[in-house]
Order: sequence, then structure tokens, then C-alpha cells
Amino acid sequence: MSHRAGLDQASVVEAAVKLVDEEGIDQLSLGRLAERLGVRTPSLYNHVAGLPGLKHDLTLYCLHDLLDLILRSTVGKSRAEAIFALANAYRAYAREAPGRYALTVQALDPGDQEVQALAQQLVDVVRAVLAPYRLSEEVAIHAIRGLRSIVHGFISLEVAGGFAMPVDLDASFHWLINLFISGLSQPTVTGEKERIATGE
Amino acid sequence: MSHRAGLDQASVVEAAVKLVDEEGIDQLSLGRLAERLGVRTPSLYNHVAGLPGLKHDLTLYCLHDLLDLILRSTVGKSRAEAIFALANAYRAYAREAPGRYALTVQALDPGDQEVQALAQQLVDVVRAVLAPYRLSEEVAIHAIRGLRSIVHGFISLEVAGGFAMPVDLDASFHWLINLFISGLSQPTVTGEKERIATGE
DNA sequence: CTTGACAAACTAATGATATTAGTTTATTAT
DNA sequence: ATAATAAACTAATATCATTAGTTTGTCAAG
Repeated sequence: MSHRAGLDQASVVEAAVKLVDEEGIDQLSLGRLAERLGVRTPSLYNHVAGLPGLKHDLTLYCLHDLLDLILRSTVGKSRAEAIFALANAYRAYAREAPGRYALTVQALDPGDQEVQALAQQLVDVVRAVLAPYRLSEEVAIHAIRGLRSIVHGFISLEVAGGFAMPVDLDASFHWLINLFISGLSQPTVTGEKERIATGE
Repeated sequence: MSHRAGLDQASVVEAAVKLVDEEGIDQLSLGRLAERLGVRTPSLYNHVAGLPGLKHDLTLYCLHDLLDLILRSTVGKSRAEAIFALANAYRAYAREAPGRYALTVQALDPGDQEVQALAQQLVDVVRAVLAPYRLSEEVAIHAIRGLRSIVHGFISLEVAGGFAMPVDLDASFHWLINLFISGLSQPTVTGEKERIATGE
């Protein structure tokens, strides 16, 4: 009864997700994972390529997870409603599963084809959400980067405990997204050149 | 000549900064650091409280470093010029010393008095830069959080290699900061209630 | 039903790491 | 000069990832 625990890649990765959710990203080790699965550490190498391989598989899993959530949250919505839905879904994911969120943003290997493809799909959702604003190609890329920066920046400061002041976090997030949306409709921002010293 | 290497806390921390700058944050270990200092690993415990203590000291060092840079970059400037100076200084720091920047944003222990005090000083600089816009107390906090989110979000996506599209990164950053500044002067954003569905 | 191939588990061993305990020794103050 | 202090050391332990080699279920072909 001891041999043949019946593991495969999927069950190992799912157990790792559970471990990360329950104990945090820094508690992820092959030893702890093996223990949870009732197996010796080296046995895991039959299913994942060591710790780097496990993290890679985990990243893929979480990117799928997040992409699915984002897609379902924005379908059938447009303009401001869609942007808020996207931003709130992202934030909800990070709050409910900080470990998983961390995995989706950890330094992505530019050479990894699968990861890049999923990251691109996430970018494409943002692009689609911004499409109704009819931005030029260049401004669209600024806006995509901008929205990603805003959402990611707020979320990571929030989960890192970086916001200590006694004002409602939901209100601040809403205010910021609203500022972004307002900016999208402003000719100063969307269109012609502006001249402001950059200090460079 | 072998005994008494003449170390103290400052020289250990400075060597660690050099190591992080040259080899990256993930290459920081007591073993490598001791090797660089020509000393055995346990000797470091005379100067820092193990690896956690070293990281704490390192975080303090980098927060000082960054605070000094930000202060010097914004002195004598106001409004848009000051905001751009602040944002550009932050970004320049992260690009030139990614390891050090990472140390300033890693999950900060809320119980650590020294770290909290420095983090508060950084927030105070942002508050001062935003002061000329005469925001209400509540909106000021939204704006502080917003600017920090924007700057941190853009920078961390940039250094993680998250921006792959063929458009100038400087231009995108400038566009985003400019959008933020424009929003600060808009009554819709700064003042009265607005009603937009949040999806919650 | 037997048997052989395959894969999944195992044990054992190695090397990196952090950490603690206890020892030696240089410096420094009395 | 000497005694206290502090900075270095050696030795040992624990955790972790990883590799090599071995055992043993499982499953399919004869």
C-alpha cells in the first residue's frame, strides 16, 4: 500500500498551488510538497523538472487561472465598465490568492514560449478593453502599459502592506482607475505633443 | 595577518550592496559575502543577525539611499516639474540598481519601527510634491497612493521584462505620468462624487 | 497465466546553505 | 602587564535540491 501513490504532473502542480495558497510562496519547497503528498522528495522528479520546473508549471497554471478570470469578468462589458471589471478582477485575484498572483508576475523568462504566449493573451485582453477608445496604435500601447502598471502597482503595494494610511483602499483604487479612464478621453493625453520638462 | 579582518556592520552591509549590484539579489548568500570579505561564514554573525538581519540592514541602507536621491531630485521644483523629477529619479534608481530597488519594496515588516519611519518619509516626499494641487485630505491620500502605484507598477513591470512591445519605454512612462498630472487638475477626479459601476 | 518492459516509487549520497556552540586570539582598557 | 572584550576561527547540525542507482508495482503481449 505504500508504493504507487498515483501521482502525475497535474496532481503535483495542484498540490503545490494549495501549498502556496495556504502557506505562502516562500514556504514552497520540494520537501514540504512531498510530505503533503505522502511521498519522498526525489519521487517528485518523476513529474516535474525539479524546483525550477515546478515553478514554471505553477506559473503556467496561474496564468491560465488569471486569464480565465479576467476573460469571464469582462465579457459583455465595454468602456469604463469593462475597465473597472478588469481592474477589480485582477485585484480580487491578488487579494484572494497572493501566492498565485506573485507567481504570475515573477520575472518571466523571455525565452519561454508558453509563458510568453499566455502573457500576450493577457495583454490582448487589456488591448480589447481599451479598443472602444479608438486610440492610435502608439497611444494604445502607452495605455495598455499604463493600465497594467496602475493595476499591478496598486495591488503589489497593497499586498506588501505598503498602504498604511487610514483611508479606504477600495476608494483609492476606484479613484485611480477613474483618473485613468478620464485621461483616456482627454485630447492632451491621447493626441498631440505636449511639452513638460522631464528633468532629463 | 589572517585574523582580524577589521569588519564592522557598515563594511559588511556595503559589501552586500556591492554583491547585490553586481550579481543580483538572488545571488546574495552569507557564503558568497564571506568569500568576498576574505572571512569564514560564521564570522559574519558578529556583525549582522544572520541572513534576515542582513536583509533588514540592507533594506534600511537602500531606503536611505533612495530617499536621499528623491529629495535631491525634487528640491526647488514644484507641480508637474516636481512630479516628473520624482518619477524619473525613482525609475532611474530602479534601472541602475535593480537589486537595491527590489530591497526597498520587498514585503516590509509592519512591526519594524525603523523601516516604517523611512517608508513614511518617502510618503511624505510624495505628499509634499502633491501639496501645490491643494487636494482635500482624502483625495490627497488617493493621489499619493496613485502616484506610488503608477511609478512602482511601471518600474517593476519594466525591470521584470514585462513590456515587450516595440514602443519607447521612456515615452510610455512620460505619457502615464502626464495622464496622472492632468487628472489632478480635473474636478471630476479631485472633487465630487462620481457614479460608475465597479462590478462589486 | 506468465513474463518482460516501463514507470513510479524508493534509498543513499552529495553539495549548498544557514545557523549554533564552543574555542582561540587580537585588541583595548585598566 | 594583565584582564576583559570582541572578532575571528573550527566543528557540527539541519534543511534543502539534486543525482545515481535500486526495487517494485502495473500493464500489455505472448
